[in-house]
Order: sequence, then structure tokens, then C-alpha cells
Amino acid sequence: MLERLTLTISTAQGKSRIMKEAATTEKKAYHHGDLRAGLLSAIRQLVEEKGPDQFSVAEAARLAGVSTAAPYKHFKDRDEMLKAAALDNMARQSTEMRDALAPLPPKCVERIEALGQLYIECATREPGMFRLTFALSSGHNRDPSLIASGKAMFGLLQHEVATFLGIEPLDPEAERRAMMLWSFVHGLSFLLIDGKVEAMELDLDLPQMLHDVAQRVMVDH
Amino acid sequence: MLERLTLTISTAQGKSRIMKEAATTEKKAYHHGDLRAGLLSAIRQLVEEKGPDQFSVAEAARLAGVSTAAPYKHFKDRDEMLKAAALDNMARQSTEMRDALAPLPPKCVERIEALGQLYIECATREPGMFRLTFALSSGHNRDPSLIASGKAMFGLLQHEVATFLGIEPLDPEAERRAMMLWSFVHGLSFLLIDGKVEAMELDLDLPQMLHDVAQRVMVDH
DNA sequence: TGTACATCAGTGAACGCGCGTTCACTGATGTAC
DNA sequence: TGTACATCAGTGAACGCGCGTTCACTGATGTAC
Repeated sequence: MLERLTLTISTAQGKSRIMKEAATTEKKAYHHGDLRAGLLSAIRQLVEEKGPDQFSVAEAARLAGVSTAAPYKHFKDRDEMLKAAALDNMARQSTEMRDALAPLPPKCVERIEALGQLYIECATREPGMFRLTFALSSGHNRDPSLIASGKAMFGLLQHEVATFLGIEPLDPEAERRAMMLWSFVHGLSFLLIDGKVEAMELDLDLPQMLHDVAQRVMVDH
Repeated sequence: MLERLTLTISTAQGKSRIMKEAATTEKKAYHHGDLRAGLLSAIRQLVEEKGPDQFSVAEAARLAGVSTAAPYKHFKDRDEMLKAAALDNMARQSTEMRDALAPLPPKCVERIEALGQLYIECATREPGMFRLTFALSSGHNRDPSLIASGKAMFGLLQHEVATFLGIEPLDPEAERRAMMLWSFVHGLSFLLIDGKVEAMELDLDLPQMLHDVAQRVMVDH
């Protein structure tokens, strides 16, 4: 049957890690150890394999090695599970954004490009999670923590834009430019992961295009 | 219960239209008249209401006023129904694109803007169908007629771009610029219909933004 | 240190549901004569 | 013009399926004494 997940998520404390390792050798423990994290990992995997809409609680439970009722001890319902997975993914991506910016000197257009490149990279690396995080998902736009997380990420881009232009981060012009950039990489990401670029036999030089767009949007004449 | 659909689709010939009108007065006819068109209309409505993934054959049949088995006389399976609806939508949108260009003088940037505006308009007017047509897709990217239709639409944009720049339509530069524009309006469309713009309280001047982007992408310095 | 106990993360069976698709059928239609 | 008949678009019942969620329960754990 299905093996218990051994992947340890960032939130797992030392305690549960020990329990999990014990479980791995003993093979059958009544308690999972850190089922919440195990489920998030299973959800992640299933959302990738089947897409956010086809994800099922039962299958996630099976994958995590517990009964179909177990997830309801950690999440109110299916939608809460997806929201938690989305939030988790946003946190990861935020970290990646900061990491991508860290080594670059301030006030250069490469910083803008790097954010765009990372966005597309996240999309193509995990299309399912990208969809879950940045697209549809009916109720998600009403969830305060998801909104806050989204605003923080956009704020990061907006801040970069403002710094480059030498204006205030709250200047509407910074928001406008950031929105242009976001729209572009967002659209390109979807055209890529939805297979439109491939189906229509478009061959594009991604880095070149990102560079070109960043120049056109950020540099005035 | 549900009324029979009276909306007549473009493909309905005179014959079936007469039959349908007869049915409307008689109230209960054994034959539908033009069930294929009726189903496409029902699919369209349901895809709007529930989204492409939540669309169900049974519900479409109910809405069209026939038994759940009837659709299978016209389509091989659920996926064929969605593909047919997508193709239908592409044809409509192509027509709209041509109509939008018709009154505009050649070689002006307004033509590019008009295409972008229409794209976003189609997306916000019928988000479900837009999703079905330009995203989603598992098998759709392997369907020759859908691919051909997509290529034709992109070709239209590409042609406009080439004409404006005064280069050959097949020049890779035309494809590059067209791709930038498509990515932008595609991304913006999704950010709008997925409620991200609203949720994150971004207020943007759409026409101004479209104009600005068209300028930045099309005009070199 | 050892024991009694409260806690609560898990179980497994059950529920009602709507789905996609198939089947043998029925009856309205248009056509050949 | 009238009739016999082939066609095939519809019916309605049935199937097997996996789902989300609930329920009373069980048993491993950590803690108070």
C-alpha cells in the first residue's frame, strides 16, 4: 500500500520528527506524528498531479497514510485544506523572492528581472500549486491571511519598482508599473503552464524577453 | 421545471428554427429541434455559472430540457462537449476581433489597443468561457481544430504588430512583440476575473494602462 | 519513580449524493413508391 | 396524394464510482499526584 510520508515540513518540531522516525522503523504507530504537515505535503503532491479542482480529501488522507476522517481533526473542510496549502506556498515563494534579491546590488533593473524570472520559475516548477495560489479558488479572495500574504508579495515588487524609479513606494505610478510587470509575468506563466506556447509552436527566449519587458516598462524616454 | 431554451445559435438552419418555434407553442415535442445548439448554449451558461471544471453533462441536459442520455447522441463524451463549446467561443471572439478592427485606420497603435481591450472585455464578460477557451485544457492542446483556431487568433494580432512596425508578419520580432502583448492582456484578464485586483485593492485605469503598454511595447526609442 | 486519568489524534464504517456513461427502447420524421 | 418503412434523435432506468462529511469509538500520549 501507500508508505507513510517521510518528508519533513518546516513546521515540524524536534519532537514530532523523532516520533516520525520511530514510526518509520516500527511501521505502524497509532499517531502520525505531524499529520497536519503530512497532509499539507500530500495536498501539495496531489494538487500537482491532478490540479486544484480534482484534489480530493480522501486521496490526500490515503497518501498521508491515515483514514479519510483524520484530516477533519486538523482542517474544518476541504476548502480549509486548500487554503492552508495556498498560504504555505505563498510563504515559500516570498522566501524565494527575498533570496533572489539578496545577492543583487540595489537600484538595478536586474532586480526587477529576477523577480519576474522567479515568478515564472515557480509557475513552471509547480503549475498546480501556482494555480491554487494565484488563480481562481472561489473563497480565497475573502480570506484575510491569504489577502495579506498576497499584498505583501505585491508590495515587495512595488517597493523594488519605486526604488528603481526613485519615487515613493506609495506613489500610484509605482503601483501602475508593478501591475504592468505582474500582469505580464502572470500571463506568460499561464500561457506556459497551460501549454499554449507549446501548442502554438511559439519559441521564445525567456530571459531576453524578460529583460526587454523590464526595460520597456521601467525605463522612460 | 426548466423551460426549453429558446435562444437560437448561429448554426441553426431555418428548418430547425421552425421546429423549435413549433415546440415552444406545443410545449412538448419528442424532438428538440436543434439539440446540439441548445446544448452548446446550456454548456455556455453552466460554464459561466459553475466554471469549466464543475460543469456536468447531466445538468446541461436538464437545462436543455432533455434526458441525461440525449447529449451522447451529439457528442462522444463530456470532453467533446467542452471542446465544442471552446471552439464555438473562439469563433465568436475572432469575429469580434475583426469587427473591432474594421472601423480603425491602418497602421495606428489604436488597433493594437483595441485588440487588447477586446480580449480583456471578453474575459470579464464571460470569465468561465474565457477560462475554458484560453486556459484549462488538458486534452485541448492536442485538438487540431482548437490549435488552428488559436493560431489564427494569435496570427491576427501578429499581423497587426508586423504591419505597425513595417516588417514581415513572419519576422520573429513580430512574434516577440505580439507575445509580450498577449502575455500582458492574458495576465491582466486573469488577475481581474480571479478577483486579485479587487482583493488587493488595486485601482487601475484600464484604458490608460492599455495605451501605455501598447506604446511601450510597440514604439522604440 | 509509578500509577491513574484526561485528552484528543486517530479509526473504520456509514450516509447520501450526483456524477458519466450505457442500454434496450420508442416514436416523430422524411422518403420511396 | 396516401401509405409503408427506415432512420435516428430522443427516453428513462440502471450501473458502478468516488466523493465529503459525520459518528461513536479506541488507544497512545503527557501530566498530576
